[in-house]
Amino acid sequence: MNSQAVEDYLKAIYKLQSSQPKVVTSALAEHLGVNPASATGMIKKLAESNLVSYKRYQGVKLTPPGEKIALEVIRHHRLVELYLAEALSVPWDQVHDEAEKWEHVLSEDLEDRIDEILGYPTIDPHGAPIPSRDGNIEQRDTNLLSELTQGDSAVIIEVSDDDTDLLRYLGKLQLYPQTIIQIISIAPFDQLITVRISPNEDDTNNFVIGQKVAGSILVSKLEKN
Amino acid sequence: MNSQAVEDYLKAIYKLQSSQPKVVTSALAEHLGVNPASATGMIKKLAESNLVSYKRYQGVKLTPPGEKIALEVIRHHRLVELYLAEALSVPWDQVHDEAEKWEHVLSEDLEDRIDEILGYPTIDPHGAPIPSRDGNIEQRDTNLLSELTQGDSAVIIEVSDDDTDLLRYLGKLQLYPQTIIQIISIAPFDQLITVRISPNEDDTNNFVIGQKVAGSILVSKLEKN
DNA sequence: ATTAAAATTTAGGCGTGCCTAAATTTTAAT
DNA sequence: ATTAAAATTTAGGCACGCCTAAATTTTAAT
Repeated sequence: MNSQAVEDYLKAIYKLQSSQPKVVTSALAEHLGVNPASATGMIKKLAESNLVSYKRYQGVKLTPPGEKIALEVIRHHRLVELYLAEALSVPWDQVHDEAEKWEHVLSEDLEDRIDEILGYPTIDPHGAPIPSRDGNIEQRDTNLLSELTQGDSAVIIEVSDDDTDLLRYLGKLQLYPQTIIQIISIAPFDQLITVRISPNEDDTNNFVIGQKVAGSILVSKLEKN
Repeated sequence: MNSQAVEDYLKAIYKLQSSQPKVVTSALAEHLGVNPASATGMIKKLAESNLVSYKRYQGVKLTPPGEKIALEVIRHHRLVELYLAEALSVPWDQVHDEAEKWEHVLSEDLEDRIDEILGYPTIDPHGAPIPSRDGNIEQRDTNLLSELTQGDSAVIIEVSDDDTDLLRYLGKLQLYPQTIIQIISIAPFDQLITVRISPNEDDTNNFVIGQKVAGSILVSKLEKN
């Protein structure tokens, strides 16, 4: 059976794969908060079960069955996140940590029930797409907010979900998914980005964010007009 | 930290204590579906942590700290059962098994939230009392339905929650908590009990239950009038 | 009181998933 | 091409919670 550890590893590999070409042991270990040697051990086990392909020293990659399980876990996680936020009013900076525990105990029956109650949602509270039951996940054309240039307008698509402090900060700035922003200016050297939430003509509501924050926000550029 | 196994053992000991003076190893092992030798091992561990008192070959008893944890787990379990039934429409014969998993991942915050949403309930879907947050549990004066005699009227207080088939059967017979019943007759030898749901004058709706079923139903006798 | 049966505990082992320390392989700098 | 540093794997161990088989203690029957 898929233990919680196996599910956590597969989910982590999936996430790392989507932002890096190669998933190396150390990155995986760091993401999971375990020792690299422990990750090696689990990787071998996953490879034996044919959930990942693996060559010593060469990093790891999900096989189709491994990816299927990863997507199921991610579906559970994101549905639970949304349910916690909507039905139980859990603040958006806390849903991730709660969901991390609940995702492993959600039966298929209950998943269906929650899916139905939520009206078959497609994105979670942080804007991340919820995989369908058969393992499809929407691919989107996005940029990091940090990649935009002066004058660009964009809509926020997704913010990273696993840093409570960051999420509280974004909440204070009103930087939620679907929010439309405009890049007023980018300062040299430190690349500090002055942002305005649109529609808004008022200079006094501009604010400045750094590269750390801007790099945690996925946006979709809007045509200039 | 309290592992899931520790919580399950404490809960089981609590339940067995409430119906038996002494909790012996074999009963505990059977209740948990583990080998008696495994139970002995865990009992020793619990005794070391001062959660149970224990003398070799003499059975086990919860200490006050052990009972406190047991009641917390039971509170989680019963709140989750009720939440699943009310908010997610899980059939009453299935809530127990689901709650068995969820009870171990419920944070205090979420527990409070659920408690509030449910309106600070005091009984779960099977009629079992929900312990208060500080560990108080209502004591009630009940009999087994199997202890009643011909002509008695009684209200159903609680039914056992862990047998899916039994619960489905009780549901079909409409034998829910709060239901008022009357003992029409008790047949000799097999002690088959003919029951009528009150108020009801119609003989054709009487039905017969056996000792197994009658012994799984707690009732409170009503004054004759 | 003896003794056979039943209950319980001890002894030894297994799988999971983590750790540290040491060995190996890859990498990147010169 | 050599070599030092970094990444990775191997080796050995630990805690948890389960198991079976054997030994011990309690029980209940005679």
